[in-house]
Amino acid sequence: MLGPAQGTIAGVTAITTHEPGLRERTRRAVRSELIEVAMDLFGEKGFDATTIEEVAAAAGMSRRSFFRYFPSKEDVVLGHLDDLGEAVAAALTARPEGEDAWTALRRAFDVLIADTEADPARTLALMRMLDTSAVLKARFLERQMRLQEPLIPEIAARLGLKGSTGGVDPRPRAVIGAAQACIEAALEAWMAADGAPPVRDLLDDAMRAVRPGSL
Amino acid sequence: MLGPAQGTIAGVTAITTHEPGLRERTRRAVRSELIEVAMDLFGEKGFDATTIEEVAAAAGMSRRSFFRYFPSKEDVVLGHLDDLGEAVAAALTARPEGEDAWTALRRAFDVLIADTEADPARTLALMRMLDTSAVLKARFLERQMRLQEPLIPEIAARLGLKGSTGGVDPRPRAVIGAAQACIEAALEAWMAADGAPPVRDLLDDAMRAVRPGSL
DNA sequence: CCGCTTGTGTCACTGAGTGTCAAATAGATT
DNA sequence: AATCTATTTGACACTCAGTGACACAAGCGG
Repeated sequence: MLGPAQGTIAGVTAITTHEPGLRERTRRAVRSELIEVAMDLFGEKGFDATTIEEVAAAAGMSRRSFFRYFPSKEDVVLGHLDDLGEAVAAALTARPEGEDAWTALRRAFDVLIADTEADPARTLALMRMLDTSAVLKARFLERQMRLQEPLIPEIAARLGLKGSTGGVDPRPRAVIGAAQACIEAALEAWMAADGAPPVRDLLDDAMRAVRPGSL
Repeated sequence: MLGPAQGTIAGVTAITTHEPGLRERTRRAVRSELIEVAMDLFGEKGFDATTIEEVAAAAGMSRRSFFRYFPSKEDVVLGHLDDLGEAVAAALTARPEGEDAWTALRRAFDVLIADTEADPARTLALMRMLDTSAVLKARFLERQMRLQEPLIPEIAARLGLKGSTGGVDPRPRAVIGAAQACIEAALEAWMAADGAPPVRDLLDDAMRAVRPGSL
């Protein structure tokens, strides 16, 4: 695992760059395949009613192997969230220095909107799926919650709070959570309207409602 | 079950009033006992590491009977939330007509603060427990989310939105979710400070940070 | 061709949650 | 007090998620 390299050339690139390497590439391919197959089944039978056994079989592998690619059933659906979270965090730090927290968050969320608009059907399917399974929704919310943590220092700075106020200042988390609630509300409304109105507008409405006079 | 009555006098009162009735009272007693025993064990061994078998045994009943009192392990810990949710909803509707949504929510949350202050140790224990178990936290968040729904019409009215805008208007949900994020942030900070500062102040800080100039 | 790393299937196990059924039990009736 | 009846309970069996162990097959470097 931590040996100098696993292949003469591939090994070097794997260490020095972000080049996936063959190993990682096949792994990703299997994961994608698994996600595709699983989402189809979940759509047909419902998330709760579909067993991992069925998903694995449909993907041509054993139940045990499924768990070598995903730690849980929920992760097949929610795996995407972590990437999105990182993207938002990156977008946030990339915002101009003096911009206020609320505006910066709104702009950072543009990457979420872009992701949604890149494949509206997929996001719509995911949202609807969340409404059919309480456990799935629960894990979804918990994951979203965890994504708040890394944003705290950035937001604390934009709120004008000096140094590390640690976890004892509720304000950064409150602001981030509030913004996240706006996303959630916007997507919920978007889903209720079958994806008709632009998410962008719904999010603007939501964030302006929470903080009148902003944006 | 739906027969005219189960006791001459008790039956009448059971139908006409909210009097618990003996049956319901013993049921509640067993539930309380179960909660107490379970919380102790969860505190000692951790939520995830404690099996229902152990909880049931400690309460002197079979595993199967446990599930006749609680639908899941998480419900032992989170059952309290539904009552709290109803109390908040009631407090919200009891607020004066013209009061704006944000202020009304803040005031409605006073019942949560009262509940916390009634037994700080219990709330503190619960909060810490949430941080030790991802599944528990997940279910906690999901339940909290569900409590938003009944508040929507009330908040929609206070936002000055006409009639039933159905689920297509993100604003009521956004405002409620934002307020809830403030509660969450306040409690998190309160826990981080070992329950030292008054929750009331932390919540005020949080809600003012989200909506400057309010309250 | 050999050896090593890695991926896979099989088996076995724990633990949550559910259905079924027979025994116990508590309450009401006579 | 004896009995009838609705409810509660324990016991058993089952499904499904998730994990550990192990033997086997495959890919790749030497």
